[in-house]
Amino acid sequence: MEGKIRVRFAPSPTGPLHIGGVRTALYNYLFARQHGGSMILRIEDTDQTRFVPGAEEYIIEALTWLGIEFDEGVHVGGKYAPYRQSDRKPMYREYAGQLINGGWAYYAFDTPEDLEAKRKEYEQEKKTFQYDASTRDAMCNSLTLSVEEVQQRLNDGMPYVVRFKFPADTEIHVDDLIRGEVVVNSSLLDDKVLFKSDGMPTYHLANIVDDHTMEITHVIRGEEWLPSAPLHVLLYKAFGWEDTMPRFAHLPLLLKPDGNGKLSKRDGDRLGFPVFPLQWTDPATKEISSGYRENGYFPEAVINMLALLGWNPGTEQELFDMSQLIELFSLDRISKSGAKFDLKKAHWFNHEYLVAKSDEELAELFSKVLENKSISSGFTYVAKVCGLVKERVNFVSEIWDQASFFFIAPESYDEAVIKKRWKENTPAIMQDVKNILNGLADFSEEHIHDSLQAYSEEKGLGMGQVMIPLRIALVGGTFGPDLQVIANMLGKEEVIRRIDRILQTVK
RNA sequence: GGUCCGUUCAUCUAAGGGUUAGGAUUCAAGAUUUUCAUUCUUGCCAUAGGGGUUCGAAUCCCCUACGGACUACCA
Repeated sequence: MEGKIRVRFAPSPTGPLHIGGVRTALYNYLFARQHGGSMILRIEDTDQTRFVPGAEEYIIEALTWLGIEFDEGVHVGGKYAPYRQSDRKPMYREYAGQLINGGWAYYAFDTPEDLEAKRKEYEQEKKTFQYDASTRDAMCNSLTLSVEEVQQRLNDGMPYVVRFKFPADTEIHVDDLIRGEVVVNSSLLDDKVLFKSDGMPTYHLANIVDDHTMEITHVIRGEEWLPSAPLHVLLYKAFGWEDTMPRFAHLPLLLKPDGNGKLSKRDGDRLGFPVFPLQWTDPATKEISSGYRENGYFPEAVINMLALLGWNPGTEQELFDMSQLIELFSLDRISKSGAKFDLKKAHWFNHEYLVAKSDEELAELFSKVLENKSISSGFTYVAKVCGLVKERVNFVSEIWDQASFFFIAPESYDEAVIKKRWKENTPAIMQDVKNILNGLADFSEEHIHDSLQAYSEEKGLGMGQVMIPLRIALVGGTFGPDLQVIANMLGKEEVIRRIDRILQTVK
């Protein structure tokens, strides 16, 4: 590929970064890294009314957590600074003027009320009003007003916007790396506002100007931008920047798991999975939205899952770390259709990453769970417990559900199991078991097993009649790892205590 | 309503004219586990519909249906 690849991730700080946005960032990152290019974070905050405090910090923190790094951006600087559009404000007016001078744009003085009235008027006739070549002559703008009138209004400081003057009836070709060539007729497009009356550019102007001045080579963004891509292409032409126009790649959308439609903020907590990387508290309403991180997902699992939602390497491999993704990623293997989020598969991914961690790593994480429960235990012991139960959980927090009996005696016994397994002769058997275990000098797994086996053979009992009640006594139910291992780890004293307890509790 | 994009198992997807349409997740069954889980094996399940083109179509073309995005002085 010619020249150095430069891509950007350009979110708006209007709230927490949505998981679809994270995927867009990831694909940009993978593409940049693979080509030895640069990854840029640009903040598109041209809409002052939608600015949400903390959103920018949130975006940075979330991407950092996931291991998506930037070479340039608001938080790391760079030679194309500033990277926040509000900080670039002065330059846009000049570019808008350039378009007006070139006959590609014009001043429009219509007030929001004027436009609203126009829309209503059209609606009554079952038509849709569109500010374009067919209607602009009937509106209040620098194409209908005399040069003097326009100058007068500008001198008087009357509010105005700058609109793009879409040429009538020409075909605009957008060459998309994922979708191929998309052709749209210009008469279908409206004269988009490029520069707002508050002195700020709209997305369209700022985006093109910034991508050009920052020498962006590839624009990888969501499919929701496809309809406005023709405008962007024409804007490059209007500025005379066709030669350096970036290549476009419009990503398929992430859909709701149930029904249809774009994944939205509300879906997450409704369906029991996060739509945000990190937990977010809305500064205005104090409403809390859950995040992957807080829900116990590993960042590498989230990355892996997201990478495969809309892309695959064409092989049957499904587990990838970031460096493998960088190596294998390619835009032409991105699918065209939207992907639904699959909660079960997300769990599976996390499970795979959890199992792959060492017992010590898990112990490190699980220790925090224990701390919250005010339980202290030796690190080696905790690590051993983690190793024993990790195959059966998806999240670190679930280790507790599977292993609490390693730390505290069962507070109650599974009623259904008791009913089914606690027979009339069980108390007598348990009494014997207690005596046998109590008499063991060597409380190793082998000795525990051998002595109990010898006992059951001598009494002509099935092992189940001995082991299951013992398990209930130690664990509280019929689940958990190998019983000899549990008994050995608990130690003789604790085992005896738990047998006594169940003998007293269950009759 | 209009424009654009899309459509392979329930879900993520593979198969770039020739395969019994493959894998993964889920679900189900069996084996193993004296418990539960794991693990292993097996099974269920798909080319939206209709027309073409072709010896041959999931793949190319057209129509229909369905879904989505966009249609703001929001991004």
